[in-house]
Amino acid sequence: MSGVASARWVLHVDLDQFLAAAEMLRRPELRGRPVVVGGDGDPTKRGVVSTASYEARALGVGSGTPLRTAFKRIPDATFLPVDKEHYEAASAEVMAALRTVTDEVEVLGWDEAFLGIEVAPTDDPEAVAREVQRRVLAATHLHCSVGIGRNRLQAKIATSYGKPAGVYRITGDTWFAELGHLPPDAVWGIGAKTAAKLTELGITTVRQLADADVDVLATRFGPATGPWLQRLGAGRDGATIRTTPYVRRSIGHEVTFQHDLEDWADVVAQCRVLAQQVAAETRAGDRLCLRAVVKVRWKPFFTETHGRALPEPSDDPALIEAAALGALELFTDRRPVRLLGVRAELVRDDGS
DNA sequence: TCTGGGGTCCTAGGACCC
DNA sequence: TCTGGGGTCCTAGGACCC
Repeated sequence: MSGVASARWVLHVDLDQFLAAAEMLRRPELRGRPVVVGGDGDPTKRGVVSTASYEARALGVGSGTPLRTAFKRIPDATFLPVDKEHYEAASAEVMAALRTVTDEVEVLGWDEAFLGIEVAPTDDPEAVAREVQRRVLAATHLHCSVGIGRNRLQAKIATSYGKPAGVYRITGDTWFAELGHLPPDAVWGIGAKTAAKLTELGITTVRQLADADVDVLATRFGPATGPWLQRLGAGRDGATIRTTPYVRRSIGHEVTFQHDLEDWADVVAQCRVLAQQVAAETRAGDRLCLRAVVKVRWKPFFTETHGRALPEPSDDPALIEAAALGALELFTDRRPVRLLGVRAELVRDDGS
């Protein structure tokens, strides 16, 4: 507003060991102990770790570790079920605290958010970051780490350097010094599969990705994804912070059975249950379903999906269930079923 | 004793139309 | 008899993230 230009920064806020920390809030005796949150809390069942406390991570258990493996590694850890409502409530308090700093908040799940801030020339973004940490801690007794960047990508990656409870800054000036020598999957948005394909092209570092020929990338990865990968390598993320309220594109439920379903009649019955659940939430959310998509994971971990459009956009449970059962009929295999899922694709604002 | 559940976005290929 | 392109819509699935 004044004649002196302020600088624009992006902060990425990430709660430290969020699910475990949220459990410690109501069970202080767990502090300092290995705590593993995942599944229904029974580490002898199928499932994976959602969040492990730092003490558990030091013993070789992290997000995505099978619960049974975690139990083998740390038999005396405290295993807790995922308590969605509890974390949603804690998350809402965190996000409210962030909104006392700025209205420009983009929420990414329970425990992360981007903040867009303008910083006066006399101040620095680290001061704002520490103020964010102070307000979150005061409001919720939870610690967070804050990454600072000129865009979301830089800020997001900076956070990992600041953990736990720290502040770290990455800009275009330091991007290559920090990341240039690392493999491409060190960058947010690039996973193992893409990294393997990049290796086939002779690209094994972030620096090489930034220097890569965009046309070569477009040929290999597609007209949108190719150029996007190059921008990621260069630390440029054009996406601005999205402050518009989140609108779901789909509502789904899936279940991994403790014992694979051998009888197809059981699969049909489970499909009905999931479809009714999804339909109820579609109606409760005052949305209309366009298509029902059914996912089957067969015995040994091979996944297939089929979908069926509804005769017309609808929230009628009977129509949604019929579409799901119709989609289920498109599966011709009859192997044991490990997982079954039903997802409703919803009509968007623009009608598509 | 392998490998959850909730999502989003993009691409490829076939159908169909002009 | 042989043979176009371009555009759009729909579906399946890949890839990634929290």
